[in-house]
Amino acid sequence: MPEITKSYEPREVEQRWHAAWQAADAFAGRADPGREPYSIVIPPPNVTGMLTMGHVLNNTLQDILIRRARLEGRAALWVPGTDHAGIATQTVVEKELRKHKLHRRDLGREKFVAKVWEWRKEKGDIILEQLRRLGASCDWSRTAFTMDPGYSQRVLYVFVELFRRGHIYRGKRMVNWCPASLTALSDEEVIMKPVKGLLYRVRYEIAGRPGQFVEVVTTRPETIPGDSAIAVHPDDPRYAGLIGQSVWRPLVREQIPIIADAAVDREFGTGALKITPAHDKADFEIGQRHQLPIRDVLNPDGVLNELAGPELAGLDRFAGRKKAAELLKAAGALVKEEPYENNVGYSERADVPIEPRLTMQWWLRYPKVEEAKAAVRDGHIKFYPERWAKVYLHWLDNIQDWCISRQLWWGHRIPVWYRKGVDREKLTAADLRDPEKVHVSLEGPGDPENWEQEEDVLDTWASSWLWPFATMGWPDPAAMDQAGFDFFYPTTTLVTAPDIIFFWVARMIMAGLEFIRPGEPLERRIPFRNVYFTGIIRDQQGRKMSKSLGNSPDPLDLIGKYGADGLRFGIISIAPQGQDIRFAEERIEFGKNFCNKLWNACRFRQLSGEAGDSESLSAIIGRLDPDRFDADDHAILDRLLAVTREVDRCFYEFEFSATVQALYGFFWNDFCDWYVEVSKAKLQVADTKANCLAIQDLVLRQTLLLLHPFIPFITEELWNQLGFGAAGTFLTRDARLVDASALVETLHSHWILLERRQVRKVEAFKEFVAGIRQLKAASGVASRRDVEVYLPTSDFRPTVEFDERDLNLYLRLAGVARFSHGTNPAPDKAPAIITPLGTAYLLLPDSGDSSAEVARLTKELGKLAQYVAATEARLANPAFAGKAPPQVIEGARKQLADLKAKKAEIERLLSALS
RNA sequence: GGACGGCUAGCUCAGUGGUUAGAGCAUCUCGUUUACACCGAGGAGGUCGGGGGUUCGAGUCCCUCGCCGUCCA
Repeated sequence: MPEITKSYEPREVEQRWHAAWQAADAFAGRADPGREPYSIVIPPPNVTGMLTMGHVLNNTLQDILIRRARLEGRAALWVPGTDHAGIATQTVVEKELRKHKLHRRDLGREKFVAKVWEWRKEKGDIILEQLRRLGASCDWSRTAFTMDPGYSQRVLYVFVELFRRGHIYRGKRMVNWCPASLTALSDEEVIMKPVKGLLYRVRYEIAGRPGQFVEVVTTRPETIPGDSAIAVHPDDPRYAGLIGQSVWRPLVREQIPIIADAAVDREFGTGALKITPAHDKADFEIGQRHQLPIRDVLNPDGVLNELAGPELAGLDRFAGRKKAAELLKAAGALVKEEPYENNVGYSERADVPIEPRLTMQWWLRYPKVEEAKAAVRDGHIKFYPERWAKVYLHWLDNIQDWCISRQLWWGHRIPVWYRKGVDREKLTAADLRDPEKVHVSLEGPGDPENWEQEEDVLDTWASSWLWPFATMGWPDPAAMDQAGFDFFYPTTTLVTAPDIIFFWVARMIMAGLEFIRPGEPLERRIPFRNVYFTGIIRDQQGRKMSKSLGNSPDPLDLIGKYGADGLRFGIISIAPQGQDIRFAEERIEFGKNFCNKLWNACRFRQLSGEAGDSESLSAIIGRLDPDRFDADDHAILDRLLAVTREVDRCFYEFEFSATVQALYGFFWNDFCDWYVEVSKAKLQVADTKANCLAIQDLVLRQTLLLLHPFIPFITEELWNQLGFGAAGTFLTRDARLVDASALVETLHSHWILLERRQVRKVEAFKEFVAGIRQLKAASGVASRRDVEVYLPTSDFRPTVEFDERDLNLYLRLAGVARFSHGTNPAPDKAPAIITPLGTAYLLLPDSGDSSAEVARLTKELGKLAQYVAATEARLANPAFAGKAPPQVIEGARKQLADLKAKKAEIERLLSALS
């Protein structure tokens, strides 16, 4: 076996194991009726995406779950893939075309889509490659893509089915229009942002009453040519006499009516509202109620058209706003303008203000809304943290129909054909169902020459909402069988960020309930049982990490610097359940340092002696010698069991950062700082060496098993270096985790029974060692300098019985060269400390000046006096004695006795010094 | 405006009604004895956002206010 190197070098180890795992097909998810299934589908990243810190967190968590499931012997499946990201991908390719002074229209639809496919083949897998570097143990043979032919068929099938079931309709309605991407967006794709602008106060002259005006306020004077009315509240006394009159619209001068509508907010502005039905959702609704004409003054790209009048036509909407204000001013209609901040909807992708716009779109009435609520409300699907359930339910309570059509070329083209010659603008709801006029099917019409296909494509989310089952062959029985659908569905856990709870999580639940296993109980139809919502990774200033801010470190740089395991361990350590994470690179360094510590502890084991038979747990336990067990052996195994149980609990409760903390504390403090240090003496003695090495092997083996899901590469390497697996096997694929009760049982069967008494004894020894170290530091003695310590029998009653022979193990840890124990009194003025073994004195050649010692003891005495007083007061309170549980009272009594004894001892030491 | 989350050491964060509130990083002191300086030992550092309440006992439960953030309108 090669010797383990002095420090951990992740790069080579990661590459080697990554290749070995791939070659061994170690991540394959296979249905196996003899095992419990555990399945996860990846939240598909965009094909345009590059790995972000958010991906690192999210996918590390999934990998942790799936690797743990494998170690627990479950049939684990993690399905990877990407989505086609309609707008984002189309935009990327359009940008490339623009470099050659081309527009997609120059190519035509077919050639443009071919170009996108080219781009996708070249760049679309980068992010999956990056996930592999992170160690993601997906079943890569199942990699899915929402535009794959098979997946596309499923998306279109769902459209046809939902149309057939009456959930889909076509209609001219107000949509969120993106003037940059020239497509409709769903409500969820619009982000409200506060924008600083101006509030214009404009007066409209009342028709037939020259010199009299109605004033309105608006942020968008360029839409005035689109005004169809002025609306006031029917109960507003200010305008009571004006309802039914007309005013002159100041731009594109025309008379428009003053109408009354209860939707008007009397408090806002002047209480009179200009109504522009073509350019505002609320105005549109008011316009519908009053049969107002719709004057659309904007072109799709946000440029004002001829209806806006000759001065404004041809101007962009923002330039038009300035110009409109100037025109109003010149006409004397602008009363004033003042700075104003209001919320404006922005296109999530293009980051430009959206325009409410009346267009023909395809809409989906969501299916299974009530059942989707019940699934979460009744706990069939559990959210972690639970509070997201409220957000989810609130959205479902106020759900709006989903605009599923997009005016793009990259995506699933809607499988609807219109008979040639039919006026699409005039199709009624009944026409849509008339097979003579409209054809809806997967295959298309039999006589395509007589039909024209709908140009729009589906929203990308209308393909990814099918992800948990469309990636597993549904609805094709043969493909489902091959994918193991029956075995793996519903998936076990979904890990995702809360910002797509509506976009994706809620929609997947409704899709699953609508399409999967109709007629069966809800818990068989839901797409997943648990949803774990991660936090959002922020920068040092608390801002969301984003490409535009450039405040996100490149995870691949971090992997280069700290290793994939270091990055994983570090990021998980700062990611408590459901809390946002403030990224700090030092935490990644923390992860790397832990890996190095683990590496070196294993190196120490390897250098300490020949490897015994370690290929199985029972082989190692068989090497333990119960007759050679000392207190430290009991204590470290006790702690090993405790941390095994704690990790168990953490997985059950999805508390991953707590897991990392528990494992860190156990390994670094209990094992390395204490057990390995006491081992150094035991390993010198032939009598105790073999048992000590076996204990180390047992601890290391179990620790590697517990750590593997978090830091897969280094644990696999060390597992093999230390011979914990049979030749040709992998920790990743073949090892099985041993839980605490099985561990206890195996120990029992080898006559090993852990004793609490021994554990307490080690606690006392730890305190003793810490006390001596502290005493040395306080006395100005170098920490490594060997000193002499004297422990008189008579002085202070020890709380622990000890064997002087035991003590020799620990003196090395405290830097004590000579130790004596006897009935003689201690020399005057020797610095002393109270330990559970008794009062220990430091024998120094010169102990002339004792002022520092007096100060230290006095400070200690002051603290003790405070605690004594506090505890006495507590015990003296009759309410405490009457109501507190007996064990708490007993504890306080014992504590008081200990404190008092200690206080008396310090007083004695102080009086000896003076 | 509504809902939710956060406010604990200089920084990033743990903390499950019960002794004297913890960790990592940073800082100061000491240290290279054959795992590890990516390390070891020790120290300093806290009115747990403010106020009120419940309780024998509150960082923890309740009310209220403040600030920061997110989502919804």
